[in-house]
Amino acid sequence: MIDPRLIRTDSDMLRRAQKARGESVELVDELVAADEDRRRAIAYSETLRAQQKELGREVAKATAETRPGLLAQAKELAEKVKEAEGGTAVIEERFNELMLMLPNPVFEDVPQGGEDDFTVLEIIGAPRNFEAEGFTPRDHLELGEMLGAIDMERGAKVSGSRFYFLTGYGALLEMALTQYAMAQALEWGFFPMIVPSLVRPSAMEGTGFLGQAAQDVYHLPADDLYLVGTSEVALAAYHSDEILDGDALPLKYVGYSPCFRREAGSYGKDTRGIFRVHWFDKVEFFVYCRPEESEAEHQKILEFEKAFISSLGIPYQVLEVASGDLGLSAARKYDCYGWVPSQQKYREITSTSNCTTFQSRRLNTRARYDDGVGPVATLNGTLCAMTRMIIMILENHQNDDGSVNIPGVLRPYLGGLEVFEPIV
RNA sequence: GGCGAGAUCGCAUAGUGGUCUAGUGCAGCCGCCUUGAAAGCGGCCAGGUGUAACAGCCUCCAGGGUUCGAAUCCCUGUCUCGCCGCCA
Repeated sequence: MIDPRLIRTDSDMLRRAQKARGESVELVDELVAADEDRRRAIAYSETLRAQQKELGREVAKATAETRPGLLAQAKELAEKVKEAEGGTAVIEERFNELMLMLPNPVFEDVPQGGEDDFTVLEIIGAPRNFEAEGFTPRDHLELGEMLGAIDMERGAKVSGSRFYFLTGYGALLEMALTQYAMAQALEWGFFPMIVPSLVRPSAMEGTGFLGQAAQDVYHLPADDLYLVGTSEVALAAYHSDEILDGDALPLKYVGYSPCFRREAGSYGKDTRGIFRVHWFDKVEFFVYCRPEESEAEHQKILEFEKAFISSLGIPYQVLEVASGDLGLSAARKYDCYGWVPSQQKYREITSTSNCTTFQSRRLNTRARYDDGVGPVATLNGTLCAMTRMIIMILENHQNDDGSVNIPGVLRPYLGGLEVFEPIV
């Protein structure tokens, strides 16, 4: 949710932001009208309520003679109050519904356009020239099968399409990545958390995942719980309904959890291997900070992501995502796309969003500053999405015989092992 | 899963239909006093909405209900605690 005051004070900015996303401008017009209705209704209800309170005091003090008359009056007024408040409730609900639909206004300097209109900010590392090395690179699934690291067939047998088992080296690699990622984050000053992956509707709503992304979310109707698609949900809701200490900001968390995605509407897309799956594990950054510091914090998260990817020897690009491709909650988003030799393409491995005060308003998280209680900004960013990183490592560090060299930084977490050797 | 008890402005508590505009203690903040500190004394000390600033209004876990009027009575939900059952 954005600051409701903006509806009155800066509706033009909101209209521009809606246009930038390619979303309806009418929503803003509706909101402006709904806000006026709401304010009028509230003022009327308040007046009546004040009258009722006053009359109540008189009833309490009344004598036996004056009491019946006052009671009759009070009864009549109570009717009116009830009616007015009923009306106000309906109007307010309408306003809130509209507010929840309104996305976070995009920063004005975000590149305009849709999915393909991103800006490439940087290209880091160079893809290997396999041709010069004299062999055609295998894709991650073929390598994974040779190494006995990935078992898709049994994943499908047990859980269905887009499920997998990580076996042997695969399981070890994920655990090594997890430990390495956590160790790095700790060194960078983040506070480690293992978070629930089942959450209440309010957590899902507050982080903005029940809007346009709702069809991608698993829901357990018997318990009215949602399976999170990212630990961001739990980390954002962690401080819901709290007033944080402004001096303690920024709060920097790194969370670990499984992530679940229905991937509805992506049938036939990335069906091979573990690139797009219904479940994976992820280490995620989450930062609470002062709104005016959010842009600087966003840059820091991006730098940490880059350092992590670089340390694993993956060639990659840094993109700024265009306005039309931002999620409901993001005002700006940077993605890192790693090189996939078998596809001869860069594919997404990390993503970091500045949600400014969008999530914190919905989740009622604020901070106490020197000049009073005020809003906080939230930011999130991928440190290591396991399946994606496993793909990057297998494909980029493969050898002609199907073996895979283990990046130096991971070796301490694999008992010093330097190469995964094929088992078949 | 069963039974019972509870949820009040940082913490601890009072409050069982109108005087609650929610009291008190502790902690915290400001001032006086003091060489300094403690003690003592005086003041401040929840959030929201709203306003130029006041005022007003809302919030006693949440949502409904009863009533002219609810922190207080009733219903539902959530969470916490205790006991029993089950369990990694």
